[in-house]
Amino acid sequence: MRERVTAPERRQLIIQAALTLFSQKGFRGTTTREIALEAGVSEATIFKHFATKETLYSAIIDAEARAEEVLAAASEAATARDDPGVLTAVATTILSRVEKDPAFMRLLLYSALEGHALSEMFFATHVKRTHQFLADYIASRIQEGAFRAVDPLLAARGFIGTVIHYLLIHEIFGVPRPAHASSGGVTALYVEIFLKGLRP
Amino acid sequence: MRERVTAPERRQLIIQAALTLFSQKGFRGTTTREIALEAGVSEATIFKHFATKETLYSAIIDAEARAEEVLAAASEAATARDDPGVLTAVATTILSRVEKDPAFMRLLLYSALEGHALSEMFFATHVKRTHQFLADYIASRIQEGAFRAVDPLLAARGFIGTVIHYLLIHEIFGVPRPAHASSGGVTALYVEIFLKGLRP
DNA sequence: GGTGCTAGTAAGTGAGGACTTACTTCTGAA
DNA sequence: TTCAGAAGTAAGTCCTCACTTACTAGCACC
Repeated sequence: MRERVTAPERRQLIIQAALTLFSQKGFRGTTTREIALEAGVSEATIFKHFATKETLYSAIIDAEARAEEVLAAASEAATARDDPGVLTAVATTILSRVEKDPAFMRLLLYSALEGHALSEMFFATHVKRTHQFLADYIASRIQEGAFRAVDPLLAARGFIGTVIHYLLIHEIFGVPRPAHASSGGVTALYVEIFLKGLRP
Repeated sequence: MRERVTAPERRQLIIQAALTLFSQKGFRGTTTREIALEAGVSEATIFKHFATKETLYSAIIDAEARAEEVLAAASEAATARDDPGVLTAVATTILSRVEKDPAFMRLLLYSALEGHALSEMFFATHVKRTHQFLADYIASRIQEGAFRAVDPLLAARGFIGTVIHYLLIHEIFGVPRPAHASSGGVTALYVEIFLKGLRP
């Protein structure tokens, strides 16, 4: 018999264990037995807390989606019309979120590939919001004559793409990061390219 | 009893069926029974041709990796010092390959997530080669004074990232493509941004 | 110190998975 | 024409998985 712990605490421990495993091996690739082992409980306990494996998965994505995205820095830079500031803030937000919790990106990709409805939800609430934020900013800067006329959403996704691709290569494909290139340096390069590339 | 077909032909039919299914549901998510059904043979036949499910998977990745990448157009543009031509050719190569066979990108991602050794092989032979090709070109253009001094590999990956991200959003996350934006237009925008962004 | 409830588990169960076995049918070369 | 071997399968085997059942132990309140 395990140490007795309150239900919400145990729930959290199970979620944490499942998050780790799902991100490493996907939903289908992870067994409830492994989750139990990782969480330090019996399999039956998992099913005491979550009706099905699916429910557990939903709880995880739900928790991740609930985490408020901090676009505050970017918004601030946006009102100040600080172009490098906006791009840098967007890039840094994405980079730091994934680097702080690398499991997260894997989970999102897995869930998209496995066709989980909840990944769509996450995509809609977080990813699209970020794209739209940046696209709106670019659109207004075009109107103000600061940027040349391009498709704002396409441009926004292009910029974000440079950052995502960087993460994809290193977090998913496991290419070692070059010693000299810090995250900050990477951001700076892409920000510069896009700012010059968008000048009228 | 099925129609009798030569072994290599049957092998090919099984590989094709498996490719489709693995790309949709991943390696672990696909059952040999489903593959048999899709290929129109019995399960036992699959195991006549491939010792294990794993072997079948390897055969697929091997076949994909063996497909020669056509960087010819890009090479030609490179010798002519045609900067837009090089970037456009690289982007078009990637775009058309994935659009011709969307299963392929899914398979590659799945295999990276599931940690298959063979995806690393594919990455090394194809992805890295493309990155290196573009990085080398950028490096020589920097030396010639046509581009400003940036990290060539990082810049190359940034450009490729815009294209990959575009594909990721539409092929994996299933965002519908906007009616007005053709692949050609997308390429043109990113090529322009990067060329302006890399000018000294 | 009993009582009711919650946290927890050991030991299943039935379904479905990869892979086998023991067989049948076809085909091409001698 | 025969027959060795290749192509193919129906019907398993055994294992693992998600999920259950029937139970025990701890805690709070009286």
